[in-house]
Amino acid sequence: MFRPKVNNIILGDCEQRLKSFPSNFFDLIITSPPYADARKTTYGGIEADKYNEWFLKKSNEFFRVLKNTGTFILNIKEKVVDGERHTYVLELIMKLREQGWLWTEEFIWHKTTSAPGKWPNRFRDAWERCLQFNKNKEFAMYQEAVMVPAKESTKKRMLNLNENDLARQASKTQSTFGRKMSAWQNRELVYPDNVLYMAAECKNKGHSACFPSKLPEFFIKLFTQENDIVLDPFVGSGTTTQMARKLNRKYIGIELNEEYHKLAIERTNQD
Amino acid sequence: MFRPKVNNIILGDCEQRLKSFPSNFFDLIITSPPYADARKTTYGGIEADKYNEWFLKKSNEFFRVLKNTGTFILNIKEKVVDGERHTYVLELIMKLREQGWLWTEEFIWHKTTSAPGKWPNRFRDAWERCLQFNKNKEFAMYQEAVMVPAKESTKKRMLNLNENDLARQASKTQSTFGRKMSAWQNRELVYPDNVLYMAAECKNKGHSACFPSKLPEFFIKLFTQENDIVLDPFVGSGTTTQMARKLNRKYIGIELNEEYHKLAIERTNQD
DNA sequence: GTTCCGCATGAATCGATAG
DNA sequence: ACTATCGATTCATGCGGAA
Repeated sequence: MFRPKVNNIILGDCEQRLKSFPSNFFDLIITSPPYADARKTTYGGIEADKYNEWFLKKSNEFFRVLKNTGTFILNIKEKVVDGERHTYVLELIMKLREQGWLWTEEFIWHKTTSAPGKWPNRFRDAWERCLQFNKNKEFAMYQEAVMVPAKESTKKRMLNLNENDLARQASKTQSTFGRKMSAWQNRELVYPDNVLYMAAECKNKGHSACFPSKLPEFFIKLFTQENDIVLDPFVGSGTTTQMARKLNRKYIGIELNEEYHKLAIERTNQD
Repeated sequence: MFRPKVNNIILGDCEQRLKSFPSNFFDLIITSPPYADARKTTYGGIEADKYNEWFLKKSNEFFRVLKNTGTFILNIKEKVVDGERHTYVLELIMKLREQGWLWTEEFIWHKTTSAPGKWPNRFRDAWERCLQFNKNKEFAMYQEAVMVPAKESTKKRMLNLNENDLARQASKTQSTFGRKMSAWQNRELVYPDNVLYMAAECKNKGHSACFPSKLPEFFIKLFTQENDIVLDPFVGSGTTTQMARKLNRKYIGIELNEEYHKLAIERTNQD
């Protein structure tokens, strides 16, 4: 059978590019697609009312190329239109079910760094949906890979480790942080719950969307093993593929925009 | 005009009992209705597929008795049916909009101490929806009443405004400048966001639903003033009415079950 | 090497103003 | 009346430079 090249960032529209991939190929599809009406200059700005029509053609291909035991994670949040939360995401969930997807779970990503603002009739929006879809009730899940320390306060800290912390950890030596790390590791580990608490680090200046690396890291660990194949069909600046490579997974990223495509290749292959 | 007695816990079905109330009467309706299929012995167990039909008849009365500037808070979470999250809550949101409600916002209640458990293919469910509906785009909201302490890092910065802050302030008109600056420097309190993080205390043994008093407290403070009238049409063990009384709001609670009704009266009137 | 401090800015939203 | 653009508001955090 023809096997496409993996560990590759492809330029183009995911719906078209995926046609050259065999069915039942990927173990995990994880993506944060352009939100409705959000990125006018970069994606042509899909209107909220036309969003589902646009998205369902893509997701139909996702369904085909995902393994039967695979998982599809969709990070999305509806915006406020005319004072109300728009319902297109709710409708999309139901349309995806009609397309054959099982809506297994909805994780909440609690963004600690949400956009500022003060309005007379609403507070700051601090969360996004991470919708989990599957093709079958039986799917691969490796819960042990994402266990966290038992204490709530510590759990937050672990989920929220920034690269600065990681760098210091890597430098080892007798830094305070290193000592703390070993202390945490001695504590009892428990399974997390379906609320993910992490900062929206936005270092990637080239890309307007905040997609913290902790998010793909969590789901890649949870739903794949080493050498499994991960797809991000809207790979943007390459956060998903970068984490996949770091975690020794195979990856395919697809990106329509030439500049992001270039950036994604750079970021994925650095160190 | 006939004015029904307030500060009262009524025995009966809310749809029927509300008929004796005038239109545009309540400032806030907040409730945690029996979830689909969850409380078979106490409510006859509304099936997930028939839930909306059942609920929409009630919410139609809610719409009538709520003031035009009032708010309806619905605490609800869909259950897992056959391995999938059921979509009846999503459908309910859209049906409520057809009924005339505006879906203003969705708050997330992050339950810190939800029941432990281990399943092969999902984690602990640690959140519920608190859906905000309104009759008009203009509604009463008292944001200052629910402000929370600022993070330490932010407090420090406020004590020591830097040039960047000054520059951003300088772009404003003169009149705003002075006023706002002093407000900032004295600020230890900031506005919360739309993720509520509170423990699910379940002291009320008599009632099966966990509805921590912090939840009605937050929304009562946010959407009403003293002497405003609060309704909980599924008052259960009386958490909402207890908090309403404590906060010097008027209240009506309605409960179908005789034992809960008795319990709600007791708990509401205890100091 | 560590701690502290200053700085920039973000998947936002609203209301006013302009065309 | 309806749409497009613009200014104002506001908090958390990572980063870099200094002590």
